[in-house]
Amino acid sequence: MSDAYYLRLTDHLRELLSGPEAFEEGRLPAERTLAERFRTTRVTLRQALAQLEGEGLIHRSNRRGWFVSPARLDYDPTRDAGFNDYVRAQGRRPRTEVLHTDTRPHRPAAEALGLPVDCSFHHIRRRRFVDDRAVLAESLWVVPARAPDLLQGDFAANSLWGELRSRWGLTLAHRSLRLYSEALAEREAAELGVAPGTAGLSVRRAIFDAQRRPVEYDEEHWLHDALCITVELENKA
Amino acid sequence: MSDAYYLRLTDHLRELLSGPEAFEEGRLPAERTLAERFRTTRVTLRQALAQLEGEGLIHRSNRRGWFVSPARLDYDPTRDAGFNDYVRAQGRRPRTEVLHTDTRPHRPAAEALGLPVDCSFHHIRRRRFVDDRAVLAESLWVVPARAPDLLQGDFAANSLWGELRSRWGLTLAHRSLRLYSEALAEREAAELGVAPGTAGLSVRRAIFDAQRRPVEYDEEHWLHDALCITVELENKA
DNA sequence: GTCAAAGTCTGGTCTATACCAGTTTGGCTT
DNA sequence: AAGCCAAACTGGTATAGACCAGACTTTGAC
Repeated sequence: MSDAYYLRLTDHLRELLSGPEAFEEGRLPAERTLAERFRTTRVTLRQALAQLEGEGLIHRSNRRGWFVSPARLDYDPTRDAGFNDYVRAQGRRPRTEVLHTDTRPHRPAAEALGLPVDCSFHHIRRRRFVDDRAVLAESLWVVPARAPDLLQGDFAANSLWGELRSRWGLTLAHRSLRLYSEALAEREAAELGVAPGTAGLSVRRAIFDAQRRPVEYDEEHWLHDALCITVELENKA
Repeated sequence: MSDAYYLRLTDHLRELLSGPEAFEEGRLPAERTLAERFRTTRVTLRQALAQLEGEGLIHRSNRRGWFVSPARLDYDPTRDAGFNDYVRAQGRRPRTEVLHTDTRPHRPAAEALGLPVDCSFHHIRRRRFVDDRAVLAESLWVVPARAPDLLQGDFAANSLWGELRSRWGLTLAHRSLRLYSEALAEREAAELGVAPGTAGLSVRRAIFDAQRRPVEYDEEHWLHDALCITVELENKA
């Protein structure tokens, strides 16, 4: 326990959250109610809430309220398991919405895959849910030569990587990952129903096949408290 | 550009930061000065600063001021390269301080390595700097049977993994990583000279040798804006 | 019964001000 | 010249209040 009032408030709320009752329905009372109950101002109370948000214990839905965060999803970005599979494997309910598809050049994808900046990609933009909470906004750019009529498929139900393997016989051999914390931009924030600037985690992947030909580039934007990256490795130098 | 004033302020400051002049010496003017210059209050100004902090563009040193953040350090936690090596390879200046060593049981280490909870480890606590900014607080727990007189070495200058290999002939074969965003606890915050609750990234590693015997468990706490995780992978299922 | 409008709830943004607590500085003492 | 101490400076915490904007609920007209 610390000296600053908002830190003691944070500790207090943390206890309530971990207690048996927690808050009904996983929803916290309104800020004004909590501020009054703890005899402080909304400003100070919000400092405590922001603290807990940073710890990943609670989150907010834009102008709707504060909610208790569920356990983080374990996610291994080095594996090809489909989102639906590993979410279900953890006893959670996955859902995917395709927001947009087109075929256009995209500079970051081209650069990451070592292609000329003006070459086109099949682009899929989608939003993914765990237990009805939107936790991930992502874009995929696939090299058309590798998967010509990709955009006719059903990207929501099927694993994209499963499709690439079964329909075009692609083996995903080499991949390059970049991963860092970010503040969600307006677009991603809107898609995930959170305030712009909310803390997020960005995962970018460039994938090549067994002949080292570029296959795909993708960019994921996760809510920071929604996941725990796990990786299992054998025998690497 | 957005509607809220603090967001326009954020955009404005972001431009200044990316501009040719930036701020002299990488230090921002005092909050009171900036608030006056932009004709607003410290509260609103701090909202804008917090936004930029979340983006990793600026950071603060506890009660000293705001500073322009340097480029993120590329870091591959799946490789055994020593901190000193890869920091220097990126043209930066590494430094390490050993804060504490002892030999004690540690439950999380025992659990991660699959050992009885009461078994002891050689424990090293240290703090690491990039260009004189403390960016990482870490603890290592090494199984004594693997490296009996470990604590006599010089952990600051040498790579721990190099030591394990050269002095005890260990091959680090299997490793298990967990990685997630966190709010820095009081201890880590104090060691890194930031306010408690500052956004961080936690990396935990359990490492086993070729015979699958447990070797080491470690826990790293990074400032969130100090690093970019990069991983290169070949041929994984 | 449907649906749209009005009202009420929520968090989001903002002003103005005050005092606290470490850090740094600079001048004074020795 | 070295060391110490006080003042000045920094961000950190807190109060009290106001209004805005989107989400939700209720009501009432059709």
